[in-house]
Amino acid sequence: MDRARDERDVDTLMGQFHEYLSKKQLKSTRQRDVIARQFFMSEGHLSIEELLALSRKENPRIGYATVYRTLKLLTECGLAAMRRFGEGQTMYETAGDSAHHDHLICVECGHVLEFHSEAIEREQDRVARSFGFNVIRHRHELYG
Amino acid sequence: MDRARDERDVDTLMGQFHEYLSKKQLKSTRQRDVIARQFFMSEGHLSIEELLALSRKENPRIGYATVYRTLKLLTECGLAAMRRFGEGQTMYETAGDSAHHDHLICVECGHVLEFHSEAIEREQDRVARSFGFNVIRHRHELYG
DNA sequence: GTCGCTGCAAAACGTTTGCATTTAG
DNA sequence: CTAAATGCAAACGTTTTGCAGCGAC
Repeated sequence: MDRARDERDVDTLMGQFHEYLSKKQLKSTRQRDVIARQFFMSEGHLSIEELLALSRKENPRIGYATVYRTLKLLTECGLAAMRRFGEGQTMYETAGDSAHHDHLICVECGHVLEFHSEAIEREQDRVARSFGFNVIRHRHELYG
Repeated sequence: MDRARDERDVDTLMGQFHEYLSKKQLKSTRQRDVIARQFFMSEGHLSIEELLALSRKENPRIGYATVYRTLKLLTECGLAAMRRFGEGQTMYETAGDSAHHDHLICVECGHVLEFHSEAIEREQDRVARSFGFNVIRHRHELYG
């Protein structure tokens, strides 16, 4: 778990991010690139604090605000997804990941396992459609 | 949606709350009763702020802290469940409810619909067991 | 050169806590 | 009477914002 992501995937994601920025006439900056790249490189769940620490290894002058602002951009363009497990801070993960797994959370040790079930996925789409809903994102967490 | 709950149900829930309090050698107070009763009477999702407002209609001197502390008690004894949808404040709902429905959340207007699917429920139990997990609580939210 | 971005520090927000006072048991 | 609960205000941790200077386009 948390193995480094393939270099090619990171480049693809960076490309999507830049595409979004130019579409919205926003700027590509050194800081945004560092933060986004660090974010894409790490799999699993990342807190703002962790992402700031990683980013500061490459550029120590990066501040909290920029990480928050960049993560907000990534969320807007669908490349990041916010997760708030039980307590504590907000965690983020790449949205591509979240399409492919759900979470099993141990209420005793707080450990988070990932799982995936096609059957659940199909059923949830069916239900959503019956409400005239088009699912773009979901969260499914089991505590036990 | 959000129809008032049956008077009998509220009394049952109040009974369970009092049972928990005496088991833990905690005290039943006017404030706790007002807050718990208001909470049980309202179906759907309630924020701390909303619950405080409701409670203050009966006793204007009730403070934030007491609502937080009471809701924590209700959560501990399994009568309330915390929910953190996308943004904003934490919402609470009666735990009995949360066993029986999941949520469909509109990303545009923020409206929350409830749904229920036996098929998903069965499948999620099956998956959890395959990991040696015993599901005591879950959340399943579709955004679209 | 323009307008958006950064970094900082201050503000805002929801939540928790310390403490003197009140109240249930 | 005792220990727990209350209400207030202050403290807390996280997130957002205002603004002067900087940097991408």
